[in-house]
Amino acid sequence: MPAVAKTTDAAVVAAARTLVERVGADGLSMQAVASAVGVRAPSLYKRFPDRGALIDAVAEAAVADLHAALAAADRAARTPAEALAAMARAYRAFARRSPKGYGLLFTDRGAHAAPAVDSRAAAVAPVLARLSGLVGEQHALSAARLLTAWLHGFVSMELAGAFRLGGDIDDAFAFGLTVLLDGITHWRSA
Amino acid sequence: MPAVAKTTDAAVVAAARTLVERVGADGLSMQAVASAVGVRAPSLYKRFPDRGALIDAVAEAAVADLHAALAAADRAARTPAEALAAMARAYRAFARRSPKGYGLLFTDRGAHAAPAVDSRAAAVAPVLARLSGLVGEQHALSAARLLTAWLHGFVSMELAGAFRLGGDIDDAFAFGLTVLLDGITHWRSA
DNA sequence: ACCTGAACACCGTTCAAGT
DNA sequence: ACCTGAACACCGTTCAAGT
Repeated sequence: MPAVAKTTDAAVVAAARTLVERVGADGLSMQAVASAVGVRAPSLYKRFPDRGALIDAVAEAAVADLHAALAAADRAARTPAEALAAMARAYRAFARRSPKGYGLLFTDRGAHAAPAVDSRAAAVAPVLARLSGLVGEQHALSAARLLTAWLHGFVSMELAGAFRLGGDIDDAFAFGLTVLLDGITHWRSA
Repeated sequence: MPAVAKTTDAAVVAAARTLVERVGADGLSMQAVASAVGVRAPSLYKRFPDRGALIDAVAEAAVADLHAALAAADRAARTPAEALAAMARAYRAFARRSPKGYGLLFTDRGAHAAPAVDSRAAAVAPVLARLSGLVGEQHALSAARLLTAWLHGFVSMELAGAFRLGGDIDDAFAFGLTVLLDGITHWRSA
């Protein structure tokens, strides 16, 4: 009757995150996760219905970290423009720190993508809020889509090694950020 | 000695592309590809060293199609600004037409990503060329990175279902394109 | 030259049995 | 309650043998 628990949900997710960063989500095996927490693979199915659900949990943990990083950058800034620039840099820093975990956020994983959708919106909520203060509620959504699309595109291309034609990538990031924030701020009517 | 070939490399890649669009690259099985071309799985290894190489070939075919779509849009336009807008729309249209194939282009697939890198640069070369005419060679690379990052980010977020807060997505695309092209065109010094 | 069945290794998942 | 070994299904890959 006792059957003491050898691990916890949180420990399993933490081990899975570490492994995902090392071998990628595709390469994640239930055996490897199990042995990392001192258990056999079948035991994991008492905690997660299947491998996809475990990867979902990894994605949720990653998006929560991203949210925390953005919120911290937001709090440390004074003006809306400073806050947006700081959040953009924090966003890129997060993606570079957790490239595989970041890659999970915007990958369509079929049925298993559903849970991350709301968290994703919550994670970038501070960006939307600052843009509302800058360009008004009406334009904030379009502006947020412009800024987050560029951010996501930039960092995922950077992570995929798609910037091959030379030039400094930090400069390209700063250039893009300046043009975008200027464009968003000064954009007038249709 | 005869052993007549039952299929061709091109037919295998075409079957693999169709299957990838249906089940995703992760779900692509060698058996399914083989049976689609009327052959048994082991025969595929005479044509491609392994499953990853076959997926590479799918990615190469997709990037070639993207290049063709961009080049066609470029040819049909008169001014640089028109050409850039037309290429942006063609880019998005391609991604919507071949979402899984598009997804292969900027996914880091480890050792197997290498071959697609040069093709990827070639595919967006028309964009770089038009930007050179618009803002000069010095700024063309930064401008291209800004534009392609936004394009990639926008379409991959759209495909991942990341635009959930309402509003028209076509409008958001048009808005982003306008702000970016204006920003790039009118951007002055540092 | 290209094709095949058989075999192997590996992995996700289930389940009956342990404590 | 949670853990386990054993078993099953499925798939990538190899290989010896066919034509």
